[in-house]
Amino acid sequence: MTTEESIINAAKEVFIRKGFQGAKMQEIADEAGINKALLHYYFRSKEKLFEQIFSGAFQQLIPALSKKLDETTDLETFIRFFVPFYTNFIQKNPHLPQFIIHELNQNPDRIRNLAAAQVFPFPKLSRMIAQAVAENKIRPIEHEHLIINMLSLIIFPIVGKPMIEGVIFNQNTESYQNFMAKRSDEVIETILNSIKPQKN
Amino acid sequence: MTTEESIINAAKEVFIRKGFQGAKMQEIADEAGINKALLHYYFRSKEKLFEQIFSGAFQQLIPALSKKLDETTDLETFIRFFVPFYTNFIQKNPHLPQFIIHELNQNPDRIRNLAAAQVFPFPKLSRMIAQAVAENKIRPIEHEHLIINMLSLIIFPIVGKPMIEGVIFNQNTESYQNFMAKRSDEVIETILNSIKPQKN
DNA sequence: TGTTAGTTTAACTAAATGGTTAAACCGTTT
DNA sequence: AAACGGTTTAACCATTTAGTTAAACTAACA
Repeated sequence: MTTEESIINAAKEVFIRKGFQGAKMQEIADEAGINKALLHYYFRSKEKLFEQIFSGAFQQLIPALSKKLDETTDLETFIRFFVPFYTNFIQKNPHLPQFIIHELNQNPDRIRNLAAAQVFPFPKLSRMIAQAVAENKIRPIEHEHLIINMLSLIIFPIVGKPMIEGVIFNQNTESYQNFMAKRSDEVIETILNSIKPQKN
Repeated sequence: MTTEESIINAAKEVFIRKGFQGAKMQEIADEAGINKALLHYYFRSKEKLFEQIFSGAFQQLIPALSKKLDETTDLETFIRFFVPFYTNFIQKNPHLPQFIIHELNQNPDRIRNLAAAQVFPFPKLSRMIAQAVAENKIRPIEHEHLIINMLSLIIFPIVGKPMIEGVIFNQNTESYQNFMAKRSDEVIETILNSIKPQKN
């Protein structure tokens, strides 16, 4: 592993765990097993190093689902694929969403440097939802609400883990894990039920 | 307004906007219009001042709904009350949940000093949900999932505002506001539909 | 083998930051 | 008006932290 790679890995680790303000260049250097001056040799400043980590993390969080969407024309099929896929991804990278959300709240302008250069999978999904509504396959719902409902139900339980563990599960970590194990199935059922077409 | 009050107000403002690490004692002093040494005169340290602000904010976020729950026996009635109430509260204090979530993620032990000393409204709600399931008024669902579904749908769109504005609404603030205006009604419909009892 | 370009390090600098101190201020009591 | 307790301030201190510098090291190459 090159020096640059170990810096990137260490910086990822520290920035995502502690945020921009909380992360210290010395800690990143220690984590990478190198001298602090080397950080500045490879990446001029803390800001520059962070920018690299942040955009990488952002690109991970908003994954390229376009491809899978191309192959999928049925909304229910998509939901049954997307929910466990994204739940699984977030559970493997539990600090990622909180990191992005926090830094974006600290400095909302950051996203302007990223969003423009990126293609998001949502336009296709939006059309798919609108079509399902038009064909009366699901109840009338604006696609933004349905998309954000899915993201909310998946991401919030991870981002709010310490709060949920404390407030709902009385600090019982095992209960929380047990809860999360069933989460994906529960979200699928919740979402699918929530959009069933009305009878009358 | 006493000096202590203006310090509390300033500290609330700065801590909630910037977090513990991001907040600087000098900035709090400036915001309060006083000398930095006065902060240490009234609250010995940054840590002590923060603790006060944090537990106050936490107590706000987990509001005492017990009372309202006592008067309400019907789950649907409760949901129709709770969702707009909480949505409204969060929209008036949009930085509060992200502040709590971030600090709790940075230092999960903090909650141990708070959760124990507090009575939460959830046990009653839990029984209400279990009863509704038993009476076949709603589909089988664990009360933890339903509670967290509600919280997720309400809190995430606020906490993730910059991300949603950027990714879903292409930086169009007006679209986001328009979306949020309908959010409460949409959440009610989503939740109520998601728990309707199954036919077969 | 000596030169060179790129890499790594120890030591340093300047600014920021949390916290302290001693003196000044101010209203109340005697 | 002198003394007193609580309040406020300016100046200061120690530590942390991002960033710099000059020298040492290393591998490739002339």
